[in-house]
Amino acid sequence: MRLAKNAMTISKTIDQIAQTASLGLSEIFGISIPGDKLTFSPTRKEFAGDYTIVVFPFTRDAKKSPVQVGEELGKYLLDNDPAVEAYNVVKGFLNLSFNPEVWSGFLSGGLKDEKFGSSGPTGRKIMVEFSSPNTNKPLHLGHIRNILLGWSCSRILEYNGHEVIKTQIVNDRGIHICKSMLAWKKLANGETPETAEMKGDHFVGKYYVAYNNLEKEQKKGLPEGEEPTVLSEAREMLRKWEENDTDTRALWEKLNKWVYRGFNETYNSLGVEFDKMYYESQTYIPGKKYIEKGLEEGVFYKKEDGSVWIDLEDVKMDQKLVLRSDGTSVYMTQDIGTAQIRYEDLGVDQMVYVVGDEQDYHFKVLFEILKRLGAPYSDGLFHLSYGMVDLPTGKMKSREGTVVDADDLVEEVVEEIRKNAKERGTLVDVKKEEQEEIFRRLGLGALKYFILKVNPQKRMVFNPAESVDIQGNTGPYIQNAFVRIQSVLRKAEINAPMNYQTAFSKWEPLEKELMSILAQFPAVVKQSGESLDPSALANYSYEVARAYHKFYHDHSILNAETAEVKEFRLALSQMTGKVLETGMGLLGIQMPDKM
RNA sequence: GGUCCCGUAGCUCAGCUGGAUAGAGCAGCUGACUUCUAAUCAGCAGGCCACAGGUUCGAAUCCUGUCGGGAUCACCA
Repeated sequence: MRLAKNAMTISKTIDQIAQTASLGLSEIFGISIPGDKLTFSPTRKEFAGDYTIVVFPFTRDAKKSPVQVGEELGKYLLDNDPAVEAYNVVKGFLNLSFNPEVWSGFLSGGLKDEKFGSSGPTGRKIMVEFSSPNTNKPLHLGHIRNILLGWSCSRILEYNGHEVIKTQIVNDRGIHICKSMLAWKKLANGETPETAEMKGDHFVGKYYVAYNNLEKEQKKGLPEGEEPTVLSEAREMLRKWEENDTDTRALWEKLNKWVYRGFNETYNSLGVEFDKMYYESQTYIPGKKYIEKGLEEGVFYKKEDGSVWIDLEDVKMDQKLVLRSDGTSVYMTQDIGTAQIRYEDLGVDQMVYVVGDEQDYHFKVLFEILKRLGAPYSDGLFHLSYGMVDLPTGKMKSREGTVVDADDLVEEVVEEIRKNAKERGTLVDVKKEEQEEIFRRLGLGALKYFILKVNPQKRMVFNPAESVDIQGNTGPYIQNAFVRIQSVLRKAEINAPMNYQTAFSKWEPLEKELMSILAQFPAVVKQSGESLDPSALANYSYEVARAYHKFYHDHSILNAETAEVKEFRLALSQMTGKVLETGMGLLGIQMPDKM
């Protein structure tokens, strides 16, 4: 059910006032400024008003002082726009107070709107690629940031009305997996993940480590620059693989299958899934086809040794190799091919690649190449680049064993929460199963929020101790606001969306502040979709929770002064719960009803 | 060396399409539970927004330069 006719969202109210203001500016001062060029910002707490227009920009053309301009425009709005109830001018700031009906309308309309803050279908189809691991070792903390960003962006784009296809490109071929295969063949004696009682990806990772130990061992006795025999064997295996050798292929499939089973467990525990998988083993060859095509069109050129290049120096990039002299693919070849295949498969308008910022240059080049190849989707290519995750002790280094394993991490955060709840003695009257689900939601909530609240672009420090904090700016703090709301609603025996109609308007400052923050939700959803930035939504959710906790602390809901106030507070609480659950849901974080 | 990203409280981060006195959390100190869940709230303390110029009514935010940190510039992925 959509909004009732008379109910408007706050952003529509603002648009309307902007139109009126634009008219006023032209009538009073004869200046023409389109409504969407006016800046409206929520009025700062220390001043009276709901939204503020900055009038400095018009003072020159209006040939009047900022205060005069503010006064005259304010008067005009008061007279001509029913949404404006009062105004005041401080220096060059025109603070507008909305008609209380605007706010009541927001509350009743928002409660009725099943998908508050969402946008209708845009008809755009967007692919989001994330995770994209190698198949030789388990996922780690770095992948978690990637996965959470990809998942969250997908949800946000969907909520903004786009059709989203979540995908990844699995690096399932190459020397790395051959190394695991070789070590398994030499050392395993037929051991499997089942007999070893290990997750498949960890199991294969174990043999990758074993291979590296073997290689290190052999290197010791060798002169500088000479290749250890295991490395030659691994290369030989890769050659056989490329020749489609039956045994090699069978072994490869067996190990990869184990790995995928392991990955899927990790994805499940994180609560993510994909719509479509791509594998490099299937896309690395077709890539060459597009190189041929580009060569014919003169986008690429061939050197004497047969290697194929592109010259991007005119756009301040380098000469880039796109096909080796022996005719085999490089990374770039594959990515060109994969993009084309995906376009043909999915018909997407836009492709978002969630990949670490060490590949910024690679994607700059890739996008330029696709543009020159005339790809119809080339305007919709976006590299969602994110910074590395460091530990308080510095970088994660596999050689030093400081890499944080994804599965261990998830288990640890849940365990921390479990321990904490035991100490507190909460949830004692809740069934074991339900308890576990709550711990899982809280643990993952803490972890996910900790990572997603940081702007993707920035490198971040992952402090394991802080990631399971439950106080302050954390996931559980936000979840706690939701839990409090559910508890109140349960006691009030409200278990369906309220039909809030009362034209009550004597709001306490904290109530007004909360409402004002809630009203910003649609704009925040839109903005974080446009900038592909879940951190904006994360920080906003915290603002909502904080405002609610304050309100909850100072004002009694069930024992409110009058029935009217009580109903308003219940409606306000329900609306808050809705925004919190939706917003956190877009981050991939689930809310518990109790904690 | 070229190019790109980052630099805000002791620590971790917001704020960056220019707007009012730069905000949170953690850590430290102080106070509030016969409760609608204290996993909460209130208070104290903590800042030359790396530095220097510029643009303008106005700069943490935009531009230039310097310094510091990181990434990248493979016939690796």
